[in-house]
Amino acid sequence: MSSCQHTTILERSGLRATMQRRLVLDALHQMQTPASPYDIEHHLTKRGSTVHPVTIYRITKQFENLGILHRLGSGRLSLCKHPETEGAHGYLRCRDCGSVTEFQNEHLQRLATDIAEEHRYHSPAPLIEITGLCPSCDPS
Amino acid sequence: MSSCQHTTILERSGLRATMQRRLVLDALHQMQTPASPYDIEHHLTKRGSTVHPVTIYRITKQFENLGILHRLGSGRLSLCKHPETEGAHGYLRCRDCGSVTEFQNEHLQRLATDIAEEHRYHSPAPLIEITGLCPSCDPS
DNA sequence: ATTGCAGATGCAATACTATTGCATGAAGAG
DNA sequence: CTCTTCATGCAATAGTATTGCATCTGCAAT
Repeated sequence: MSSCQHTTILERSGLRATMQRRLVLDALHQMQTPASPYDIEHHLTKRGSTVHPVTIYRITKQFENLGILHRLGSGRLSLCKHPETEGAHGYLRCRDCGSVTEFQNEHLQRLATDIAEEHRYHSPAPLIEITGLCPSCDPS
Repeated sequence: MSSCQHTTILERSGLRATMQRRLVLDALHQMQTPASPYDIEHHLTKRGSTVHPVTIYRITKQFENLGILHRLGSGRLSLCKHPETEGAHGYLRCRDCGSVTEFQNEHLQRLATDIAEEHRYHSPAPLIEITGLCPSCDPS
């Protein structure tokens, strides 16, 4: 995904296409995996860019509200690959090590969306998170 | 649920049935709704008991690992009503105000459990959390 | 009932995570 | 190019969680 596509995302969201916002989108896209605000800062620092942590907090909160990314229970952030599709997104998260696996299951996502609607819940990107222990963290 | 039942839960978990652990279980049971560690402390203080916040953190972390309670993405804690049943538990959570509604949906819980197993995930009590905006927080 | 000890608690200190107010700076419309 | 509005950086602050250590307690063995 090019930085110009990121600019498009920002324009559609009514946000100014600032360098910092593009860098945060770049970082999340490059890391591929859900990352904490400080992970993002670290990633950018390694690449020679600097964005103030407070700014990352502010930007990611805005993105979350706009459905551009998800905030998982661990606080890590994951880009919504297709924010234009109204469907729900599924994550499997280990509550010990925090590792995250995305999954795609039409049926479960449909059910989750129905349940959300039943309770008059709404969100630009409903989030489904299943939490347990991953194989590495399972004590048994 | 009587305090003696709480003692049973503790015995089965291999934990000493201390006053503090029983008080935390009592509090969560009485509050009925997911609560933060400090909510628990406040509830107990009002009833004339005191448990040190650090102790509540430690106790709730143990309970989480044993599948006695769930830690939601907001950090709030919810008693697993039936820790003996291996089934998953469902929560609908507002990412704005943090309010939580429990739901029961056999089908979705079955699917979620299957997905967890597919990925070799295990947990005494798999947690399903759907996050969105509740009616009160929905800006539209 | 008494004792011994592993495990639990309380406290203080510390670390980590997140938010806010304000002055400065940049984006983008005209 | 200029102006207005929104965004950023910084410092300060607030909220959340963890750790080391001394003391205490549940509970099992006697």
